[in-house]
Amino acid sequence: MLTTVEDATGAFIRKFEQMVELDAADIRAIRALAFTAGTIRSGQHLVREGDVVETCWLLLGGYACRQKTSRNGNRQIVSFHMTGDLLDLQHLMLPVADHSIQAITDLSVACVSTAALRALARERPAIGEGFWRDTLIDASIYREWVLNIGQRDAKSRIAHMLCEFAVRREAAGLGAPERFDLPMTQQQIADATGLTPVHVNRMLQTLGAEGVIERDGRRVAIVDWERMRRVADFEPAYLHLAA
Amino acid sequence: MLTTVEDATGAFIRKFEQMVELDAADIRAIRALAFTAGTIRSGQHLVREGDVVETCWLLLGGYACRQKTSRNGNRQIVSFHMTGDLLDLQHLMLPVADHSIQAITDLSVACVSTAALRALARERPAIGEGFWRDTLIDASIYREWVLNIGQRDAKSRIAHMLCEFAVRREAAGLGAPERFDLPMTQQQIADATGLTPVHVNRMLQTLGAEGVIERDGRRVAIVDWERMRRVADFEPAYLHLAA
DNA sequence: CGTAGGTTTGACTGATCTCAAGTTTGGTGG
DNA sequence: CCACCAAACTTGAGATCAGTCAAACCTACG
Repeated sequence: MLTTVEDATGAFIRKFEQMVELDAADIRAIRALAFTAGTIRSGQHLVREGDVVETCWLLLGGYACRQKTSRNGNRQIVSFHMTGDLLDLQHLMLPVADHSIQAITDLSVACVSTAALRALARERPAIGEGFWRDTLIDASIYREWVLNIGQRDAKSRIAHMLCEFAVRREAAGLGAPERFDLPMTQQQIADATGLTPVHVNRMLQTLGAEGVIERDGRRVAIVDWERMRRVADFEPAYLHLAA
Repeated sequence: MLTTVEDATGAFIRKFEQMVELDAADIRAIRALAFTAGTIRSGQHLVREGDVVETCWLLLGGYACRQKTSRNGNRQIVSFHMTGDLLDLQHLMLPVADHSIQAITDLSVACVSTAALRALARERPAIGEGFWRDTLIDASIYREWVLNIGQRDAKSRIAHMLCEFAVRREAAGLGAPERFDLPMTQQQIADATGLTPVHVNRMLQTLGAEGVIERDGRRVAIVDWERMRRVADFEPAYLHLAA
């Protein structure tokens, strides 16, 4: 896993070069950022609902999720995050967190003050636009999740979540989408799809029995991508991956 | 209903003054925008999924919704919009629409090119930050909807939607939150909450029978706001209304 | 090995959906 | 002003997908 400040700077630059045109001055400004590298244990919270957030986490390795809790204690995971994701850009403009961020595996992270990023966004408009664009893609993904949870049945919902995970994983440079290790438990899949873990388990078995996926522990192989896409009703346009 | 370009400019300035500090130059730049005023009939689409969007709609009167459609034709409404809302800010950075926008009542609107707003955001950083902040609040609302649809039962879901509508309506200066006319049909409430219209109808009756709301046609009165808030599990922090 | 967390299974329950038939409402043209 | 029509709302009965509860089985790790 990456753990140094140089790694953080490099990851940051790579991410935003895919999204907007950076000139030499932009890159110099990013290199000047004061990152602090560190690690976080699985299960720990990076942000808690209600916190006033003054630092921004860059994920260098591992998986995290955003979640909200209803009064009666039910947890809803609203997104998963992976290597390269900037977790707190919205807190540059909305300092009070309306959700928590939790590590679902051990994490390698870098940390930088929101004030520094806010200043960077003002001074280097290309970077500011990159930040905005990044949060707009998050919003597009939330819209798709609303559709997924609101309209699709349990099997499609889970299949859709797996497709999204596979495609984003690939886009983040973490390997081919046909075969991968799931970092999340079935309980977490349930919390992300609005189902119970028992039902997630049964639906995963169904997807296996139908020959769409193969499973071995947490390892998942999408055997028939075209059929998987149909079962999931998955159209990746909402991820806005093509710049 | 407001219908002139001056109205549009005024509405725009009022909205962003609540959100960020605008100086005289900012306000001059907004006044220089080339708005076109117009009206839209209920049911018409302002944007369709897949469109390349080059104009931005400002809602001066009436109600609209954002929606996405699953392969089998099910519609999910992902947000409602009302007077003062800027409907297409995300298209400044993501030109291809990943969702549709439809009028749910007759609308009075103003229209301005996304290129002009993009230039404005670059030249006047305070306005750019206002745009960003606005879209971040949208994203926060989507997160709450994911929680609402994923974790709450039918009665709470509908109650939550009504609370949000009431509070946003008040914040938009459209009147007190205790009594209002719903612009949407029960079918549209169903599409927004991931329920069937039949079940929405029954739950509205239940809320009425329990004495939490009173209904007369589309007119709704929240009789007991405290109890309503509890039933809905409604915590307005996610609306980020306090600047 | 022992233990805790994660996964799997079975039997039963229930919230929400489906289908189908009224009933009411609001707008329109005569 | 009334009659008509379409859309919206309401009601009932029966079906089903997903939830609940409880137990057993893995498996990774100390």
